[in-house]
Amino acid sequence: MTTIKDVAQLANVSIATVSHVLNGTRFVSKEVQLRIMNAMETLNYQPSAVARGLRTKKTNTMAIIIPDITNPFFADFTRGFQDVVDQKGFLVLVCNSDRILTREIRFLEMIWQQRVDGVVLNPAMVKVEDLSRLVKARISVVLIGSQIDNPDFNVVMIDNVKGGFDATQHLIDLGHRKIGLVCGLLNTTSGGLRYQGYLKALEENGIPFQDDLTAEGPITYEGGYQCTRQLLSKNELPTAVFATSDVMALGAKTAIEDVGLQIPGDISLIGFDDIPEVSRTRPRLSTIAQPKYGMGQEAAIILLEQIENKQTNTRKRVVMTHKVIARESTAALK
Amino acid sequence: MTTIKDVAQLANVSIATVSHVLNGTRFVSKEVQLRIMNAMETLNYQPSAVARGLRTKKTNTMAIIIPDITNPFFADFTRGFQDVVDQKGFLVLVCNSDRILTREIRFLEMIWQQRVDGVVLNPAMVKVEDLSRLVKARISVVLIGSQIDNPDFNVVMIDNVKGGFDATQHLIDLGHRKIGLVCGLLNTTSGGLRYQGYLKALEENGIPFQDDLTAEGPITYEGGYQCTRQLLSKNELPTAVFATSDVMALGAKTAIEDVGLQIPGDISLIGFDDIPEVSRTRPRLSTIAQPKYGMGQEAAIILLEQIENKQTNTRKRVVMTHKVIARESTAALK
DNA sequence: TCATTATACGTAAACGTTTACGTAAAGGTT
DNA sequence: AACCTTTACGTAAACGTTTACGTATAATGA
Repeated sequence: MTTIKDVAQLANVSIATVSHVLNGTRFVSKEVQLRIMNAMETLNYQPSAVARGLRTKKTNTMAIIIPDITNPFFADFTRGFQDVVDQKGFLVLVCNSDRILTREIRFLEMIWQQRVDGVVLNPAMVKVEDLSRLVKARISVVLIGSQIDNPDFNVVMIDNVKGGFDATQHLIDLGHRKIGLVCGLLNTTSGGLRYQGYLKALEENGIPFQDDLTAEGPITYEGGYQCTRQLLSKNELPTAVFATSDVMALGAKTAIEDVGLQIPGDISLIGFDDIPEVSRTRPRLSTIAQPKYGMGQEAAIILLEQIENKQTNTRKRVVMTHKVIARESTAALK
Repeated sequence: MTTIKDVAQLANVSIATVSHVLNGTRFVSKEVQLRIMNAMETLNYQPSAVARGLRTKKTNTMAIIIPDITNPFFADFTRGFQDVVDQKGFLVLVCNSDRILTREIRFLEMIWQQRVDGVVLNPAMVKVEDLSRLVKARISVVLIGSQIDNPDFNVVMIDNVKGGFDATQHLIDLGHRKIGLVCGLLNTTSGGLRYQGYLKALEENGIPFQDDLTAEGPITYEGGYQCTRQLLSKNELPTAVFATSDVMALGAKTAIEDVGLQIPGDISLIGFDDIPEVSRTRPRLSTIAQPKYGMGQEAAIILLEQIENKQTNTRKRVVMTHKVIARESTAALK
């Protein structure tokens, strides 16, 4: 691989001069500039970002650690993030944790070693202690959609409790009182917060909580399907179901239809996230919309600002607004 | 940030010794090992991958350049790729080109500068010349789903012509003869190859080609919708539609339904890719299944092997098998 | 004409690792 | 006792940049 030294030699100048035309960091005569450009061309030269990174302590690289890029929510989020950091010339490492603690920690260490300039993390299992080592190392971190609402970290999130509340209230407004809940694992995900909102809505409306109306499972299509089948196997059926994520809601939809029930005729269904797919199903699913792409953008903006100002001490907390989107899958109780 | 020097100093040894315990590359007495481990612990030390990369000329990093991570096909592919390189300790940079030439080239240069160990690329606009510079720089490249079937590059792909042929033949077998085509831009995508398959099937079955039965557009939901509306605005309607990608097929589905026609009653519809969503729609869409995840794995395997053996000279070409999946959206012509 | 200042570029150290060599001390061999 | 091996670690160069200084030449002013 050809280096700056080769270029300097061929152009008959010092490597300093080459470096300076490379970065436009001091005046170089047109003549010499041309010689250098030509040399770079004929030698097929590309500067080494790793050598540069060693010297400048900037890698122009970000990392994003999410459960699964295959989940449309995180794909959208990631895209939003990338689109804005890309404009500033950053590349991004994406890591799939599958919500497994050892993986989260392993990736955290690997990207630390990579000396990335910033990290966005959707923390599932990882605890604050594991993260504080990172910020001590002066790496900027922003947490997303997190239940770790800690003032020591930048956070971009929505009000998940309010979101769960709104979804439930929407069903209640339609007359439902027997409302099933299909939920991600309570302790690890934002599902737990949405569950709190669910409880709050029930309470405020004087509806007693029924344990057998809730089911907990992995946040996947399959998970949603299994949880819903479980709900529907009880002797007392819900008239509406709130799934705390759209991928689970899609599973719920199939489960409901598989047992021969109609949506929304027999059972209303509302999800969470507003991934593209749920607006294309028949019936189209009601849901709580999160500004996925926008949240990615916000995370990027926070990191870029911290990096440019080298201020790793201040903390930002942006909570974005969700929206209940009533489509065809929720209807008034007959 | 603490360095190997700090650790060496605190442990009262040379940096060489620290390096050796770090990498397990020569014997160090238990006693000294312990001192060093403790020092690393108390100093919160993590080795710098960038310094290491400069010295060893290996970054333990791969890059993948795809049109859009938001497209489920590429998300799945990426996941397959990441899952296998992850086992070997590689991180991966993902870049969204949006099939824009300048972006493809820009990313190619950026990752080159990053000295990634390997690249997988879904080339949309980029030409062979742009790539040969990369391989000259001894970076391993594998192309995926490419119409650049060039012996100078590693390729993992399916037989897109055959795929297009099979999809069309499936419709013909059902009695259709007026078959519409909804296609990505012909010159830039694998859609072009599938289009060839379409033509071949028509020809072999003695069906004349009709120009006004084909429409070309961006490979998105919207693109599929617009193309299909265009087809349906002609005075002679097709009895079946082949969309060369599932995301376009989803748009086609909505378009057909929007003009009040039934699938498959009035029009049969078949897509390409078998993304998860099309098996959940009503009716479920017929499609040509690609082993997305598996293709990602294959790409990774090729790169890893080339990297381990430092042989950037040999080329591999693996063509994976597709499968026609007949679901509810295709039916016999009445 | 000589000192001063501008102009345009060069020298060399530093960034944090790895690794080819080198070496001091201890143990073995004759 | 002298020499050779082995053991366990240290020295220093190199990787490819950036950047604080240094410097030769030309231009300017008196």
